Amino acid sequence: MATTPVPAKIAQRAAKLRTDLDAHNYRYYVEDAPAVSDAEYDTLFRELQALERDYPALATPDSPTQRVGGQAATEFDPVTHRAPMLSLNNAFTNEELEAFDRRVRTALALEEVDYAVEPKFDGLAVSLVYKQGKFTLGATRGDGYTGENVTANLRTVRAIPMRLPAGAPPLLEVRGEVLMLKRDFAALNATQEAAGDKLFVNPRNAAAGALRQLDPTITASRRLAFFSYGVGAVDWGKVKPPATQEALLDLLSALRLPVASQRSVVRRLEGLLGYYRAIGDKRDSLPFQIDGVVYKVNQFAHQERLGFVSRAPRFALAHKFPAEELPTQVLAINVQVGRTGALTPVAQLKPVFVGGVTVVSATLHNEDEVRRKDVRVGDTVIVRRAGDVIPEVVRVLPESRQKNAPQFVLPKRCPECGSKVVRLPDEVIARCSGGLVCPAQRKQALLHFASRRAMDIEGLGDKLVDQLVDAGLVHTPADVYKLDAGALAALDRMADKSAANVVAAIGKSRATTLSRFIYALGIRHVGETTAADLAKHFGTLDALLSADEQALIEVRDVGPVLVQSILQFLAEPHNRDVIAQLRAGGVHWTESAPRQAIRGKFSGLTFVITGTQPTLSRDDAKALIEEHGGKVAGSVSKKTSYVVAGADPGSKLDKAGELGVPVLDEQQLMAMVAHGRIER
DNA sequence: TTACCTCGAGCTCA
DNA sequence: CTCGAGGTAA
Repeated sequence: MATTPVPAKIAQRAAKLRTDLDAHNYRYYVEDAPAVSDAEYDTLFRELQALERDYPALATPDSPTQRVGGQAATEFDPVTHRAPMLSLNNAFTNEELEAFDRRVRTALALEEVDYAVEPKFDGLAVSLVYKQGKFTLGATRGDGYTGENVTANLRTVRAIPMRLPAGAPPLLEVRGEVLMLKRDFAALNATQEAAGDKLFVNPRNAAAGALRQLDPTITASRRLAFFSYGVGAVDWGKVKPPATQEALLDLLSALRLPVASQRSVVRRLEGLLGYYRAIGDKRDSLPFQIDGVVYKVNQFAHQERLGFVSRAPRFALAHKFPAEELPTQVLAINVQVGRTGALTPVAQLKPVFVGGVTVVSATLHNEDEVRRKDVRVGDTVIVRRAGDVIPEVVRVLPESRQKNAPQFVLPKRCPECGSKVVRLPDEVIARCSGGLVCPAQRKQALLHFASRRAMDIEGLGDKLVDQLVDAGLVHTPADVYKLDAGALAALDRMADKSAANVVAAIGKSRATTLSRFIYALGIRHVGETTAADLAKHFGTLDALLSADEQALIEVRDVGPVLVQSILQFLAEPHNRDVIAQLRAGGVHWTESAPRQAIRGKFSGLTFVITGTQPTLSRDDAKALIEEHGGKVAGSVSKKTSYVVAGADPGSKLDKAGELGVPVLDEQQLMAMVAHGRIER
């Protein structure tokens, strides 16, 4: 198809409009100083749209008009991050901050360290991939390794450039935060209210909601902002890699990527504290919500030397503002019964809006905790939503205490089934002794059985489980496989179609794996990992069912507590009966040969590693020992066969001396691997 | 723990 | 239109 030639004047005008629109976006989102009103912006935008409509050749993909393209997706594809998106360690107190600075200085052997500092945005972490300067992929953080592809939605974020200026690195993965400016949030809620739609609770949730839209046009209308704070995988190409965090941010900024203008570089602990205070004072006047500040050791060379601890860098710290605390009233203290029968007191609270959400309940953990805080019904308490998201009762306001409000006592009988409540000596948790007689425990056990990581019965959620148990249709997991569509269809909100779906899901779940099955049984202390270990070790269910203490302890990572728990479960005839019924009900899996018991040189031996070995790292040494059938324990006891000591050994070496446990160095350990046991 | 979005399906009323 | 279930995020 022939395209209409574009007159030079028109092309110039389009180019001008494009630069202007981009500049306005930049002023609005990055410099927080809009130069034109929304209406003026719209006029320019529509003019450009009109030009592009008349001359389609002008409509290049990086034009601001092309941000909303394509149609609604049906789901988000998974994206594996080129470099994992790690989380940061948190600090709430000055002491924790001091400890951070001290650790950094010690590790670097420096008197004072420069830190790049910036606000900690309260939004959603995303990764943007630019290839040859073009925005090609945007993803959510997900679990840090795999996120969701939200490219179409991120294209609508005007603060995110579609194209970087010339001279950008050939591959640049930008890390940053998507958020909603306070003023855009207020405007959004105003329109929502005018339209009679639901209001959003806070900017963060509004941003999260916008990003999860399948239809990018909705995302576009929600006006998201973006700030970058780092990079992931990068191919610098001809660009000279920056040597500091500060230089990196300068570079990003030069590439027209938004960077917080409040960033700075400070020196020593005093500098960190000063910045924390300064930002804290400015907090309310900032255009976006923040929940603290972030400190990063400025020099990349230093960062590399500091390295990582498990999933977080040792060179960075998020210093959070104190959690918001508000008073509210305790309406009641309920007692919940968990899957294992654990009784948990839960405070029902008069709803309070704290830390961005409405809190109506907070766990009080256990009886001792309630006593320690002395929470009573009717009290006014201080509630806080801590950094870990879970609401907590901080303390009681003593003056609020009603006269003769009784102290909380855990009921002697289970509130669900009336069975006796027992609390073993040395344990904080009280439990209902009713076992599976207790409907609450039955429901929880069933829910666990059906859950995604266990038997994965789709559609069997808590409401349905409630109904099934209350109606007496299901007593044990085995009964699930005796259900038919007819029985189900008699329940609320369960017409023919739903019933058929649930029956189909139940049928599908019959084909499973041994490891899922073991996990689904809900044996105490047997989680997913242990279930997998057991399945692998024994290979068949019968082998597990007939295992004795001796056989169980040989399983990797299975200790005495686990052994007792498993034996207790298996000793219960009822449990064996349910297992038999499940198999009779058609639950099946492929069994495998039991794992060859490792008949290595070290089988039956327990090692404890202490200090730094000359060549092997702790993990290497552990792997080496396990490879040969040995076990590695954390502390020395009289059951320890050998202690492997390196440089700077800890107290474990002294303990070995006391107990007369033989001590090896790395060389002797290697010799044992090569030649067998050392004769002593 | 709370909030958000999406989907399928049931419920309700015209 | 409303509900339950499932998923994600902090």
